[in-house]
Amino acid sequence: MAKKKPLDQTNQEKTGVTSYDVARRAGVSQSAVSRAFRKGASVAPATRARIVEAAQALGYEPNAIAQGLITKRSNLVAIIISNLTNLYYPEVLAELTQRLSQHGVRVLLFSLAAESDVEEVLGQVWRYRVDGAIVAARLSTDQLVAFSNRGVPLVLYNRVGEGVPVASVCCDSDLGERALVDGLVQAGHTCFGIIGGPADSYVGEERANAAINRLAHHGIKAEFVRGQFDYESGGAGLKTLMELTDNKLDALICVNDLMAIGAMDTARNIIGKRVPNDLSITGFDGVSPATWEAYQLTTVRQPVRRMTQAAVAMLLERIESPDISPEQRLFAGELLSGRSARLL
Amino acid sequence: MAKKKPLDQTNQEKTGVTSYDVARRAGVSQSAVSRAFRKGASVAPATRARIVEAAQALGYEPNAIAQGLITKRSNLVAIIISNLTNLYYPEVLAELTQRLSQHGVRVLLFSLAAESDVEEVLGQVWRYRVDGAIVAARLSTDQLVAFSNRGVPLVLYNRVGEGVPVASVCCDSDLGERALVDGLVQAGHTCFGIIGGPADSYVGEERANAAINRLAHHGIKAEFVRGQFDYESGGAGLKTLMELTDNKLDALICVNDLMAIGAMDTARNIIGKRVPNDLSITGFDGVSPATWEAYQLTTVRQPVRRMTQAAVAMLLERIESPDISPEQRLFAGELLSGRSARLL
DNA sequence: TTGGTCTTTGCATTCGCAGTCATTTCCGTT
DNA sequence: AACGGAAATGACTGCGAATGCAAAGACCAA
Repeated sequence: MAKKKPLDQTNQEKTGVTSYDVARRAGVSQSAVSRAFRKGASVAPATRARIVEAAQALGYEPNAIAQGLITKRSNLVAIIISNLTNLYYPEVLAELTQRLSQHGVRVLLFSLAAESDVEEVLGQVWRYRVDGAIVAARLSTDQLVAFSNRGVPLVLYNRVGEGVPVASVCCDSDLGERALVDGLVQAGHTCFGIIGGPADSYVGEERANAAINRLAHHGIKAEFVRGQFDYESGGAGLKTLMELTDNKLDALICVNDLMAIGAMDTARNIIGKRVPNDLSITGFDGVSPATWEAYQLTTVRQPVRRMTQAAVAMLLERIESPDISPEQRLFAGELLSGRSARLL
Repeated sequence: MAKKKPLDQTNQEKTGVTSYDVARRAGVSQSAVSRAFRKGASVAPATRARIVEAAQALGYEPNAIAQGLITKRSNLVAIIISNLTNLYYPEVLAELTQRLSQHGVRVLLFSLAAESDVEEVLGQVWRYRVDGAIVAARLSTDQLVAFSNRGVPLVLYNRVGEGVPVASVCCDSDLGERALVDGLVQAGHTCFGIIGGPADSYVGEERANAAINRLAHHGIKAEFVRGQFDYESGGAGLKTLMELTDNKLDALICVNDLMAIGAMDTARNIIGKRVPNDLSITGFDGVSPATWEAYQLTTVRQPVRRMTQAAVAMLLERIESPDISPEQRLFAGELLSGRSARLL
């Protein structure tokens, strides 16, 4: 086992410095090196110092791959996000990544082109033996079950397990849409339109349904069209709704901010409606452009910091103790009363 | 070596199905299983079929960690990005991630709070024995050298190696700013202001210098203030510049779109200037809000798809053949003539 | 049937480190 | 000086898959 490195030339400057190299240089055994790098291990201070010095000189960093193999802890967490270009997720991703880093956990990122590409990605997730996963994409029941079978802790972000109990962190759609709808209704709006998301989007459906239900509670039926969550969909949706309502639309509920912004621009610059005088528009998410002077969108802001914080905490808990039972944490969003809608 | 799994209960449904388990079920050796999963390996078709079937039944996925240990290829690439909230990077990140996925490479994401947190992150990069890295953050010469010493292929995104030759992909700042400056000058603007980035930002400095130099070429000296690349900095910068120029400023060059947008909003809604009649404003990047109706920003759009494509290609090349010499690829941006500036 | 070539297959070893166990060292006590 | 217990250290094994090598089959020609 000592003749494995016949040619120990300038090994220090190249890749592949192992604990054996450090051990030899420090005049100790490989075990000692290993211990020197583990927190509460039994090493004499002097020895540790010698080892650390040797390690530094050689540029040694413990091989996380090998560590992972033996300890069965990769310190990797998979983050699966459907559309990163969504303007809302980058913030979430950055928060999650930084929080996880603080706990010594690295992020393996999977970005899906379509929310339905999950399956192929999962194979990779299993292969890398991640310690856990945070998912903001739609998972089928089978996929959910797969996580549990493989013993990979999972936290869903802004969606709940459909048919299976799973740990999740969400912003309350019902509460949010209720606040918006109630405000709009009380302010006297009568002709409502809703721009939803694509049919395969979880949040899209949930928010749209929340709005529809709350309107029904007031005895109001709204026109409904679907968008793709993007800027263009907002304008297009608005135009369609205007036709459907004989131009009478006076309250537009968009299930995300981006579409609301698109609708505002179209209303003002293309259709020639005044916002909010002729038409009230609301969004959902609270992305940064919503607060820009030009928009001042009335929307529901998701408490991103608290949500990511909760997601990370829940995940880490479950990595430590895999048997913690599922829990849903539902956060109320904050109503941002901007100038895009007349609310009461 | 066979008695290592004394209790083989419902092993199929739990984590930790190994190639030995599959081998036993398929009645072959572990080597055979290994080969069945490698592309051009020597296995009889019938054998492979049996193995694949067994693997499927057990839910076996090769352990990428173990593979990485022995093959010395983790199939991991580190992506280091300074501020993900920058509105421009999410698009880049999504593109990079998806392109890399297509090549069977996984992304280890490192998101920096400040561009100076690189050092701690690098330790982790070394530990995970990534096959390569794409970096959009400022690296010191020592850090650059560290990559090369450790034999980790590196591609810089929108910055070049300072003092050391490194592979990089950039959008040409000189060309871009030149187009903007020339257009503004020829349209008769006389009083110029520039809002740059934080002093520790590479692109910020580069674009600002490009603009300053080009203006100097026309014999014009501009006022200069720094911003933080965010929306607020745009408005604040504009106000400062207005004071500095006795309210005479008629051309504002922002080194990114977000600040330009902030400046536009402030100009119109706070200061009461008409854009572009009283004041021309330009940005840089070509983020999506720049094209929104409300802004129609005059800016330089980075060819993100081509740039990410190039970055990935260069990195993969260097992973295959580590000795390829450094190359800089400089892409010209596309001038978007919006309605935020009078150009000629 | 025999020999030769090519393809399949299994054995044994290895990657780098963690952790178990046995051994040694070091101290404080009596 | 001798002993007991704690602390420090080293030898060794195994995590799960890849691979060189040799053995075994398969197949064809003579």
